[in-house]
Formats: sequence, C-alpha cells, structure tokens
Amino acid sequence: MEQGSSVSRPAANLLVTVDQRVNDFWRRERVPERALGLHPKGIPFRFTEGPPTANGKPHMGHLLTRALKDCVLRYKRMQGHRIITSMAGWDCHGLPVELEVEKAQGFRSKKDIERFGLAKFAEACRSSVMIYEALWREMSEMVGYWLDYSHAYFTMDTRYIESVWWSLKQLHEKGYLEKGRYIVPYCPRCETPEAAHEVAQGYREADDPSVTIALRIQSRDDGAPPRSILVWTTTPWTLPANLALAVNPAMRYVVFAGEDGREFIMEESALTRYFPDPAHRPKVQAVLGGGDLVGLSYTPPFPEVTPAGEGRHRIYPASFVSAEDGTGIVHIAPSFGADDFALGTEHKLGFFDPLDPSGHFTSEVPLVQGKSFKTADPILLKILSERGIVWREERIKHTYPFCYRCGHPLIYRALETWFIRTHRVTERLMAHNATVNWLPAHLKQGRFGNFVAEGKDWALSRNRYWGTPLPVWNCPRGHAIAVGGFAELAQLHGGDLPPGFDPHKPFVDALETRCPEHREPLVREPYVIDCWYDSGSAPFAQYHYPFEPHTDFDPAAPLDFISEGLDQTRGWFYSLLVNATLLFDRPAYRNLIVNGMVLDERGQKQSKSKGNVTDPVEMMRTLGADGPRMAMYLGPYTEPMRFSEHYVRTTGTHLLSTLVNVAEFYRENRVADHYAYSPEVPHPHGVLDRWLLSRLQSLNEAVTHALDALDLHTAATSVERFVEDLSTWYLRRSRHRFWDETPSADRTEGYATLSFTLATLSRILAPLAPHVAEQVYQTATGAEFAGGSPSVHLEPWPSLSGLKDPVLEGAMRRVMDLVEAGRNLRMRISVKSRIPLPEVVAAGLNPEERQVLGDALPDLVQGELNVKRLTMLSREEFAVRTFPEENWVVLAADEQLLVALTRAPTRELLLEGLSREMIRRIQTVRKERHLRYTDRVSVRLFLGPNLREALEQFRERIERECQIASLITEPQPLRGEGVYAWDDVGGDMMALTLERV
RNA sequence: GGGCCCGUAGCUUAGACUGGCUGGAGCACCCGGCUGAUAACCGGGAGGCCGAGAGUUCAAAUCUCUCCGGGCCCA
Repeated sequence: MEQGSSVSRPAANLLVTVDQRVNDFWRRERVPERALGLHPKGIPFRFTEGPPTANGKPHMGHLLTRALKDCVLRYKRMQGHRIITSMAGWDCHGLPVELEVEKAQGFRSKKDIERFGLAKFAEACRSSVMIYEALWREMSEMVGYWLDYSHAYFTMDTRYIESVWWSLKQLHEKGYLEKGRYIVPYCPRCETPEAAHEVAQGYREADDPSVTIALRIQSRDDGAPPRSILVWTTTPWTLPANLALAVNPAMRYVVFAGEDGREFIMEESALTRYFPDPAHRPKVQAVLGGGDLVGLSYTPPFPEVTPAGEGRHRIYPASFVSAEDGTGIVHIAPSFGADDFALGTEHKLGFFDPLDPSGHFTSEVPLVQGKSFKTADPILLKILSERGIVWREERIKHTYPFCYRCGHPLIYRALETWFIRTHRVTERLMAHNATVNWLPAHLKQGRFGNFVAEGKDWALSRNRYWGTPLPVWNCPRGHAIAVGGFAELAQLHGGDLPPGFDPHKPFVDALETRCPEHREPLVREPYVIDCWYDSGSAPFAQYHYPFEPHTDFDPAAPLDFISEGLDQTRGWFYSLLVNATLLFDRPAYRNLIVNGMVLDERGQKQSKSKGNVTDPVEMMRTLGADGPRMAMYLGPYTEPMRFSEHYVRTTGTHLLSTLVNVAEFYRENRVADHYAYSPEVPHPHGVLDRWLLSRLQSLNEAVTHALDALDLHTAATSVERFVEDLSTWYLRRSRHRFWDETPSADRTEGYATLSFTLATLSRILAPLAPHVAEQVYQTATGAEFAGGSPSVHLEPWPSLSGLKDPVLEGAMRRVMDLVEAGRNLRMRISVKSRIPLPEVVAAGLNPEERQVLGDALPDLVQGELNVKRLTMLSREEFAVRTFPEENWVVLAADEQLLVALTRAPTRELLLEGLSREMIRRIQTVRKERHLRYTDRVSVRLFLGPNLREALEQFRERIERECQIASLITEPQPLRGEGVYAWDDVGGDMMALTLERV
C-alpha cells in the first residue's frame, strides 16, 4: 500500500497524478458530500452561487471565479461555519439560449420560431441548457469547486419560476412594476428589439440623406420679419413624428439673411461648415444665446399629420446638443431616439409613432401610408421641397447599425415595455450599497456606485419566447392582475392546472383564464422577463420561497459572500441589490470579490476570432487543477490578468510540486525507518525543528488574517514563502538526520516535526489547493488514501499557539545571510563546496541571537558551508583581528554581518574533498541504475593515487553513504560493459562497476 | 464624449493607505557550481529615469495636479 501510493517520478505530470489519486479517494470515500454536510449547527455563512448561463463553453475567467469562491467556502467550512447554501445553480433562460437553438435549426427570424412551434422550441432550449450544464459541471468539479450539484437550482424549473412570480407580484402590488415605453434598437424585418451586444456586431457604412430643413418660428407680435430655424437630420422619415426642437443654452446662435430675404438661425460654428468659402458666407445679423431660443414655438414639418399637444413644437434646452455636426439644433421625435425619448419624457410631450411593427407607415400619415420607413424618405423629402422647407439636401456616408442577422437597417424606437421603477428607490439602493465590503473597494463608489446613482429604471420585459413569462393578465375592462403563484393562476383558470403544468410559453398562454370580477377572458401580457431578474431572485427562488415553509432562506439576512467577474457589475450584482431592496429592504450581500478579466500571455483579450483562447479543461488535464488555481491567487486577480501555461508552470505548479516532493522525501524515509505518525504537537529540542514550527505558526496566523480579509493573494504568497523555506533550508539542513543508520531522539524529533508541519500545512493549503493538500495530508499522516482514511477537508482550520519564537526566526534569518555570504566568498576563491575549508570567522549576530541558536549555530554554518570550524566574534573583536590576505578572504555582507573565510584547504581536507567526489560519482551511477536508496551494492573501483589515499582514509564513510556492501579496489583500469569511468576527478582517473546485491 | 481601474526589471509581483535607510523578491536570461527530494538546489552577473511632466516637502515609487499609454463599462 505504502509503496503503491508513492507518486511516480520524474514529475512531468506529477500534479496530474495527484489529482487522479485524490479524486479517486474523494469519490470512494464520498468526501465532498461529507464535507458539505459538516457543521449542521455551525454559525451560518450565507452564500449563493451566481448561476452561470448554461450556454457556451466555460473559459478561464469562469475558472478564476470558481477558484476564488471555492477557496473562501472551504476556509469558512474548516472554521466550523455552516454554508448556506452550497447549492449549485444554472441560469437557463434568455436570448443566448434562444440564439443557440436558432443557429442549430438554421432559423433567421422570429417567424421561423413561430413556424417551428413554440412548444418544440421550448423543448429545444431546455435540451440545449442541459448539454451545457454537463460541460460546466465537468469543469467545475475538475477544479474542485465543491457544491451540491445534484440539488442544483435551474432558473427554468417550475418551482423556481413560481418564486419569481411571487416576487413580481410583490413589486406589482407595491407599484414598482409598471408598463411604460423605452427606446430600443429594433429590426423591423425581424420585428424584434435587439440587445446592445447584438447591435454592436452590426455596424456598417451607410449612405443616407443629409437634410437641413427650415422651420418657421412663430413671431412674437413685434413686427419683426419671420425667422426660420435650421434643423439637420439623416432620417427624414422621422420628421412626421417631430414634436420638439432642442438647442444647447451654452452655445451661441447666429441670425443671417438668405438669398430670398428670409432670416435663418443656426449655431455659430455651423455657419462656417455650411459656408466654407468666406466670400459666399452670409453676413451675421445678430447673435443669440441658446437660452434666447428656448421656449419659442415653431411650425412642424408636417403640421397636417403631427398632432399638436401641450408643450409640443417648442424649443427646449438640452446639454446633449453639440456643435460638431448639423446646425446645433436637434430635431426631436420622442418615439425614435434615446435623447429624444428622454427629452420628451422630461417635458411630457407624449409620443407619436406612425409605424406599424414591420416599419411601415400607418394611416396616421396618409402621405406615405403603407410605405416602409426607408422608401418613405424620398417621398417625404419631395413634399417638403415643394413646400420650400428643404434648405439644403445632400448625401452622407456614416456608420449605422444593421440587423446582424438579416442585414436590415435598425431603427431606434420607443416600445411598450414593463419596468421596475428603480429610480424611485435610488436612495435605498445607494444606502444598501454603502454597507457592502467591495473587493476591490473602488467599485463600491466607482463603477457600481455611479451606475446605481444614475437611477435608471429597469426595463424588464422582452419580446421573446424562452424566459420566465411576465405574470400579468389583462382584463378587457382595463385592469391588470399580477399572478403570484400557481394556486392563484388555478383560480383564474377556474380549476386545477393541467398535471405537470409548464409555465413557459406557449403553455401558459394556452391556459384559459377569466377575470374573477367581470368574468371576461383574460389575456396575458405577451412578454417574458429579463433573465437577470431570474438570477437576481436566486437567494430566495432556489428555495422555492415562500411556498416551502421550512427552508434556510432568511428574508432578513443578506448573503455573507458572493464572487463573480467584473462583467456582473450591471448584471447580477445589480439585480441582487434591486431584488433585496424592493422585496426585503435590506442589502443583498455583505462581502464580494470581483475578479478581473483573464487575458492571454501578451495581455490581449481572449477571443475565438483571435484564436488565443485557453481551454480551462485542457489546461487542467495537462497541469492538474491546483497549479492554475494557485497561479490565480498569486496573480492580480482583481485586475485584468495575463494567464498562460508558462505562467502557471513557473508559479503555481512550481510551488506545489516542490511541496509534494518534500512530502515524498518524508514518505520514503519514514517508510524505511518505520516511523509512525502521531498527531501530537511536537516539542523538539533542535533549533531547526523549533524554527520550522515557529515559522509554521507565523504562517498559520498570516493566512488566517489574510483569509479573514478575503485577501487570497496574501494567503497564497505567504504559503509560497513558507514552502520555499521548508524545502531549501529546513530540509536541506535536516536531510542527513533522516539518513542516520540508527534511530536517535533527534531523528525521531525530526520526523515528528516534519510530519506535523506537513499535516498542518496541508490544512492551511486545503482552501487554496485542495488536491495537493489532500496528497500532502495523506502522506504526512501516513493514511495514504487507505479505505476509511480521514480527509484533510474534514479537518478543522488549524490554530497553532505556543510555537512562535520571533527571536529564533530573526536569528535564523541572520544565519541564512551568513551562509549566503560564505558561499559568495567560496565563489571568489574558486574553492568548490565539496572541498572542506578550515575555518570561517563571522560577526554580526547579537548575543540574544547567538544564545537562541546555541550549539546549532556552528552545525548549521559548518554543514552548509563545509568548513571545519566557525568562530563567532563581536563586531569589535572582528574589527581588531587581522586577516592576512594570503590566508583569508573577507566580506562585509551588509552593515551588520562580517565574514572571513580561510583560503586554502589542508592536504587532509583535500583528501576529504576527494572522498566526496567519489561518493558523488558512485551516487550518480546508483541514480542512473534507478536504485532505491535503501538498495545495497557491491562496487569495484580503479583509482588514481590521490583518490586511493582518500579512499583509505574515508573508506568507512564512503561505504556508508553509498550503501556499499562490498568494495574491491582493482590495480588495473577497468574495461568492458558496465564500467563507468572519469579521467579527471581532482586530477586523478577513476573507474567503477556497480551491482545491486 | 462620460465614468472607473491599472502602469515598479522581458514577465509576475512587495513596498503606496500612514512620505524617510542602498526600491525588495520569484521566473526567464548569461557565467559558474552542485545534484541520492524536485521542470530541483547554490553563488555571481546583467537588467529599474518606479509611464512622463509639474507641484507640495528637508525628503516623493508613495501625497496633489496635468498629460501619455493600456483595459473595462456606458453613451
């Protein structure tokens, strides 16, 4: 068992092997299930999984988010918290899912969907979701993101939808849910609005009319000549819908006379654009401020079709009016533009929208009735020309949005939309946001705070099919009924709902309903809702609240922690806040970590078209899961982060494979020495052991502090430094103890210290690198994945005390510096460290430091520097002592530390060095033969004269270190197969054969 | 056009809130050593106008302003 659980070397796929073994163990012992069920009485730690859209393959950014969430949840679990809730979740609705199906079916428009049949379409969407859910689940489980996947919530589930309906009815009753209008990009051919990211795909160069018209201002009974204001537009078809004009009060406008004697008004700098040649530029007769124009009335371009009304056809001030193009006077058609809409709403101008859903003029504009908006352009212009209203007519090339699916030009138009009136609670939203601990902090008042402060309403309804249906039914008598659950719907239906009732379209609309008051048939609003509302409902809807009475959902309790990517700022972070505020009047969450975007190795955004997308599953198959995880914690995860295989290998993989190999070292030796693990806190005597334990407690404290602050970066770098110290100082300085032939108290204390350290470190590492932590834990405790073994993930978070010794840690730091200085000196005199030197003299450790190190100080330094004697002096003593240059080399390592080293080895020491040369070469051969280091061998040697002398003196040591059972020296050079030979070992020949015995 | 963030060695970063010692470290690179735990380890080297400029100050990577570059979001 013990041999079999050794990790294979060389370590190319070391961490992949670890993952496999650990995953087998977890599956066999049902560790995730047991871990998720720990601490049923623990202090709640409230969490909700932000449901990823079950659409498209997961990318590196998703891996990052999972790594962050998993780390925090594991930490809290180890601290004894009960996680509420560990349910996984999937966002199932929305246009991305519909598009996926449309693409698969080759659909080009909504009409294709209708022809296909809504019931079949819904089924296809559902299947699509389930395919992606499997992909995502694979990635999430691979990275070790432990959630309860078998009880995941799906936003398309009937019960989930019922909870969402409940909440919408709450909003409706409180008056937050209302019908209104909203400007959206709209494709008349597909008869659907488009989302911003869709519009962004469809910008193209377009050739359009560029028309300047002159609208007559109504004179103010002062006898002055009539003036006309000049208005520029590229969409003449919107002119029948003109309800106002806008000017910028901060700009200057000029009055000038035209050739026909009429007076015209435009913005000052626009005059230069319209008349580039100064010789032909008309004379300015008067200059007006924009404010002078505000309030004036004018005659609209088509007075016979455009309904007059209060406030209409006047000039309004607006800051969005610019002087960059046009005349500095903007035509306002509130039905057909965002700025227009806002201004129209502000001044209560109402709407005039004479287009039908397919973009053809209705009978409201008889001049062009039945014509599409685009073909109406020239006809309308011709009429205006005949009336003398067209002042200048040109063409313009500019970029314009087209439908990315069918290529038809889009229009912006005001559509009937259901809103959540969030602007009414902007103050509450801001107050709740103020309580949140945002990481990074700048988002709180920055990007997110600004967005909330803008106080825009939430346009909730969508003209689509696959989504939560808007649960509002209209009575022909003119009132609306919001349905807050299936029981209420059954009442309207007048009987039980059909068995297995699916609330999606088209089933919900096929249900017959009657108004309980007027007995008239009800018709549901045809919309589905924004899927962000679905996910924002997750904290309660995943529990089917309030229909199921005894759940973990507490209406009064915000979530303790969530984490998602920066793209969720206006997505989930916002919808959670709105839901929590409107439904429960409390903040939605207390802490959140927002991760940045994951870029490729050159800092470029990863995108399919660039072909620079790293597949997280592929990466984990090559490198294991924990290397990428660790690399993410070690990087700037709240900012855009470069990420590549090379980056992972040199950070996370390096750190973790070092650690695994330290554990492997421990295993091999303790198996050979039959050391039995004990979980007791050791109290060793040796300085190195005590130093390591002190470092361990310091690490424990640092990581606890960091994770409490949700600072995973500091936690990871602390671990990194510790592993470095463990591997390159403690182990290198200690390894010989573990090779002692005979058991000693010191060796046993070494095992106790190392195993305790590894076991504790594995617990500290568990939230960060769960697989490697398990491997190290199993090795350290000697459990070795045996059936019924405990798992590190069922252990509590360590809280060491009484082991810390700051003086010792500081003193050891000085020793490390001293050794480094000594190595530097050896380098200068070109004496390799295999050759012992007689003496090193040093100063710079204070008495306290020297005392805490005691006898160990010479051992540490002499062993590491391979010198026979260490003499410690005070700085004063060092200063007065002379170090003749022919015998000594001296270095001031820093302001404190002074080191002097003897230059030349004695003949005796030279021979000792040669013995080590021989040992090294024999060891090399052993390694080449893949011998375990417990294997014993017989060796035949042919040696030059110096080496022979060295062998005579150090024979016993060579035999011991190389595990030699029989050693024969040959007088003649060895020849033939199996002979290893060197011509220059300290100037001598050396050859050998070696056999396992 | 507006908002937010980020610029420290080729790369990843510490230091910034609270100004102060020669701006530390790892990877990569070059030279050398070592190798019976390791994609290991050890020593040395090269590599920084701390994005630029101005200001405050006895003193600025750090505080202030402006600009430049990059990113994200919005219009």
